[in-house]
Amino acid sequence: MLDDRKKQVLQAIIEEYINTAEPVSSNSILQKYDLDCSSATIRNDMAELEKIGFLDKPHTSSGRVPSAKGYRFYVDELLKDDNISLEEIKYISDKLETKVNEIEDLTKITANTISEVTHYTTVSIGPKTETQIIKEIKFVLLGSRMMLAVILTDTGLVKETIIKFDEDVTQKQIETMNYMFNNKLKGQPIEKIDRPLEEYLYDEMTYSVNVIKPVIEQIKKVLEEDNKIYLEGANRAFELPEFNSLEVAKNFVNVLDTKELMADMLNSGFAQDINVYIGEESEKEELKDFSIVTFKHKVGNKDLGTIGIIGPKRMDYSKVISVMKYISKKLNGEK
Amino acid sequence: MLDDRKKQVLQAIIEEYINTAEPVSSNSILQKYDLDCSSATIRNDMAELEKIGFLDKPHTSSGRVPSAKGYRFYVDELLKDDNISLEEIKYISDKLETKVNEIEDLTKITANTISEVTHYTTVSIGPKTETQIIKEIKFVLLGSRMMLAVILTDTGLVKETIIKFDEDVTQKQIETMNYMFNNKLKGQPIEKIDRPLEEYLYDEMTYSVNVIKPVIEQIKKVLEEDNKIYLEGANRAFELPEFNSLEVAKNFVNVLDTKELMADMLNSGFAQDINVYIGEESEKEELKDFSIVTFKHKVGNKDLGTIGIIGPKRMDYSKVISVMKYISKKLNGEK
DNA sequence: AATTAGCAAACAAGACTAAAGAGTGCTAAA
DNA sequence: TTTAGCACTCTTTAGTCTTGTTTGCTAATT
Repeated sequence: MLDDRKKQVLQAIIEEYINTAEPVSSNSILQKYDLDCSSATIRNDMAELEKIGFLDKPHTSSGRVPSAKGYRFYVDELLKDDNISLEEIKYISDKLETKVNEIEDLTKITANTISEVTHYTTVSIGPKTETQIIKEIKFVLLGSRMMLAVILTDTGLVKETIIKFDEDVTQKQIETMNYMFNNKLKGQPIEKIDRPLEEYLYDEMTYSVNVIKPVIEQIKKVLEEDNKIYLEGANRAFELPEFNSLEVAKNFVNVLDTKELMADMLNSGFAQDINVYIGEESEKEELKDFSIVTFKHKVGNKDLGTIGIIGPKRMDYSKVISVMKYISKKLNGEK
Repeated sequence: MLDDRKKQVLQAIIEEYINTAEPVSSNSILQKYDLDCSSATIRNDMAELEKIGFLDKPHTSSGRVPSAKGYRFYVDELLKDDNISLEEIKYISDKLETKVNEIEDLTKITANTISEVTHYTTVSIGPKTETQIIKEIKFVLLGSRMMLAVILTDTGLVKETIIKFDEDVTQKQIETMNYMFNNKLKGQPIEKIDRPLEEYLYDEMTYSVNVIKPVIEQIKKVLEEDNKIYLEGANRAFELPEFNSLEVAKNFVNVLDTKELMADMLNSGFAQDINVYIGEESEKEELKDFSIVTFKHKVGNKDLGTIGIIGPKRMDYSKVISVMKYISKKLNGEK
C-alpha cells in the first residue's frame, strides 16, 4: 500500500492538476505543498505512482497527469467532502427555498443550483416511472371530442395527457370510464399495466372501441414515455481549457445531445446516492474524456429524480461531492 | 443594376462557397459553371461585385467569399425555392403524418423533420400566448389541498398547472371559483388579465385569501411563462468546417444556451412566414457569424409556433427555404 | 536503506526561414 | 469589351534552431 508521503504526493499532484490543467512537475508541488523532502525524492515517488498506474506522463520529459485510476484512489480515499464555503451554503439555501408545485421543478431548480455553484454542466431526469404506484386517475372532458387524463402517483408525480376522440363522448361515458380505470389501476405500480389488464378494460367497456382505444393507448404512452432530460449550463464547459481541443468540444456536444446515453448514465449506478464515473470507467467510448457524478435526489426515501454533473476528468470532485452532500442534507431538513 | 453575367458569377460563387466553404477563385467557377468567357473576365466581374459590397476577400491574393450583402441579394433575387428531392419529399410526408394531440408536439416534430432533412440545428417555440383567447378554464380537485387548473385557448393550446393550498378546499369551493373564473375570463385574450381583473376576483371571492391567492398567482404565472424553446440537432453544426474554429463553436453553444436571444429571434420578423437573417443583419453581436431562417408555422391562419434554423452564414438557403415552403404547403393540406 | 545533489538527455514550444502554390490585378493586345 | 500573359501578393507547409522545462540516473550523503 501507499505510505503517507506517497499519498500526499498523489493528492498534491491531483489537486494541482485540477487547479491548473497542466502536467505537474516535482518542483511545483515542492513549492506549494510543504512536503519535507527534496524534489528528487518526489520524483522517485512519482515514478512509483506511475508504475502502479496512478499517474501518466504525456511524454518522457514532462510533468505527471493523474490517470483514471489515480482519480479513483483520490475520490475513494483522499477526498475531503466539506469543501464548501459559507457563501456557497447561503446561496444554495436561498435557492432551495423556492416553492414548487411539481417535483420535476424541484429537480430542475436543484440541478440549476448545482450547475451555478460548481460551474459544471448538469443533466437531470425525473424519477423513474415504472416503479411508481398509481394513486389516482382523473378524466376531464374538455370538449365533446377531447379529454384530459391526469394521473397522480404515490411520489407526487403528475402526468397529464390530452386524448382526442373520433366521435362525440358524453360526460356520463367519461365518468364511467374514469371509475373503471381507477377501480382497476389504483394502487398498481405503473409497470403492472400489461396486456391482460388492457384486455380486461377493452372487454368491460364494450360500448365503443373508438372511445376506449385512444384512452388506453395514450395513457400507456404517457406512462411509458421516457422522462425528459434537462440540461443546465452547457456553455459553462467551454470555459475550461480541455475544451480548447476541438475534438473534445465536439464530443461533449455530441454526448449531451445523445439523450439515451445520458438517461442511461443517470439511471445506472449502485445503491449509493452519489456515484462517480471517471472517464473510461463508464465503459462508454463517448465518455472516455469525461467524468460524471450522479446524485440520486431524494426526500426521505422518495426518489425525486437524478442529477448528473458532467465535466472533464479533471473535475473538482471534492467541490462537486461536497455540494451534493450539502444539498442532500438540506433537502432532508437537516440544519 | 447587375447584368446577367454578373448575376451568374455571383450565383456561381455563392453556390460554390456553400458547397466547399473555401474562397472561390475565378478558375474554379470557370470549370464547373459554364460561363462563356475567360477567367480574366470573371476576375473583372468579381472586382466589381466586390466594389459594390457583394463579395469579400480574406486577403489580397485569395479567392472571393460572399458578404452578408451578397447572400442577401442571392436570397432575394437569385434563389431557387424548389431545391428538394423526391426522397426528401417522401421523408417529410411520412414524418408529418404522425398523429399528435397537442400542437406543441406538432411544432417539435416539424422542427425535428427540418433538422433531419437540412442537417442544420433547429430551435422552436410554441405560439405566442399573449394574443390568444381563453376558451375555457377547468379546475379539478386532486386532493384536499391540491388542484389542477387547465386552460384552453382558441388556437388549441392547452396549459396546465398544479396549485397547492395551505388549507383544505372543498369540491364546492372549487366549482364556485371555476364558475367565477370562467365568467370573467372566457373570451378574453390572455394579455387582458391585468390588475383590475385580479382585484375584481379578489373582491368577489372573499371567503378565503389563502385559497384565491395561489390560484390567481399560479394561473398568471403559467400564462405569462415564456414558451419553452426546443433544440434539435445541436451537434449537427459541428460537422461543418466553420465550427473548426474554436471561437465560432464556443459562440454557437453560447447562443443556443441564451434562450432569451433565441426567443427574441423567433418572435421577431415581419409579416411573411419565412424570414431570413444573415449574419450581422440580425444586429446582434452574438449572431454575427450565423444565419437564422425563421418559419412561422401555421395551419390556416392559426399560429402554431415558430421554427428557426440556425447555421453558418454559408447556409444552404435554397434547400432550407425549399423545405420550409414544402412543409408549409403540406401542413395546409395542399398535395 | 532512504534521501539527496548534480547533471545529461528528452522533448515541447516558439521563432525564424525558405520554398511552393494559388490567385489576383494590371497591362497591352485583340 | 474581352482576353492573354505575367509580375506580385500572400498563405501554407516544412524544416531548422534555440530555449526552457523536467525527468531519470548516478554517485554521494545521511
